Amino acid sequence: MVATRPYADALARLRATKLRPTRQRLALAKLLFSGADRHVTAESLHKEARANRVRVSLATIYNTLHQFTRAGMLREVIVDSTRSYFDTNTSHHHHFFCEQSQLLEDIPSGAVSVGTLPPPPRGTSISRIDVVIRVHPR
Amino acid sequence: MVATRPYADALARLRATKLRPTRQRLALAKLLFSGADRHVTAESLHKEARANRVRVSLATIYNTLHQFTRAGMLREVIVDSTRSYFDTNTSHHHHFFCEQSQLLEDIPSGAVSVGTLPPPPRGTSISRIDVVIRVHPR
DNA sequence: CAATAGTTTAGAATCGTTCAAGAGAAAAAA
DNA sequence: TTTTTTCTCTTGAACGATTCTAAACTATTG
Ligand SMILES: [Mn+2]
Ligand SMILES: [Mn+2]
Ligand SMILES: [Zn+2]
Ligand SMILES: [Zn+2]
Repeated sequence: MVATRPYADALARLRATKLRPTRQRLALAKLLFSGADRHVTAESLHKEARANRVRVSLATIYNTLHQFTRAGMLREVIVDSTRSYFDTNTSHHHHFFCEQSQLLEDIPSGAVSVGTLPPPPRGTSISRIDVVIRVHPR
Repeated sequence: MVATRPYADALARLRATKLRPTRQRLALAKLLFSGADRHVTAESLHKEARANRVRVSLATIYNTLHQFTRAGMLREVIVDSTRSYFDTNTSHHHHFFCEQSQLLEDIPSGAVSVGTLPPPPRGTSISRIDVVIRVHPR
């Protein structure tokens, strides 16, 4: 049985922000948060919306992805210098990234331990540590 | 005293590849490898070339960065989903990346230890592990 | 309901990067 | 050296992902 809770949570958070629960946002939230955690690009989500007869412009897809990210419902993952990926799993974790399939796979935070860190550059503090393990078909 | 060896090494490697030592490639190699290790973007290198009265088209900058990368003289660093960075330090190491200044800073490989790794996705093997520590001005 | 503020949309614009084709330069052959 | 071949460089167009614009639309408020 697939989690339906995350979607309810997402709706609650939608309400908690100043974002109006519009037809488009609700439909996209449903697609994004009704099942297991996932990684999407603007284009992949747009395709999926169309496949589910949800009519949304690409501009709205971008707007929504950024708004959900600001609201803490999504997190951006940087693994490709030409495309942005968004992750429904906002907890601290890392990724496998297959350069060939362009697919991301989660690595639970506990499965990677980053040891002794050098101090960050003068005047800065750490906002986040990303570990990306690039893989290729054997 | 700034290292002049890396430049000589780069020239040697240029020769070792099938890349002809053209005026443009020599000039760019000199800019890239005459001093300490550094991180450049196509645009930043283009600006630097112009500032040094090296006339090179942007297309050649891109071609050269990719050719040097294929030749193992540079390595691409992925920290930004809109721009490509190239690193003259091709040894295994990690990075601090300041989202504000868009500047990279090296972290010696030894300064970070990545612990227990989960097995890569079925049918794939690890090609590289990247640790990016994002920082922001305090 | 009317007024207001926020949202969506199509299409144009932008930006980094790549492509295409012809002119130019280096290497190999003669 | 000259000729021929191969590779390289350049300009400008093309591209793909993303953002912007301004007008139409919708949710919220009073
Ligand atoms: Mn973005
Ligand atoms: Mn590239
Ligand atoms: Zn993830
Ligand atoms: Zn580096």
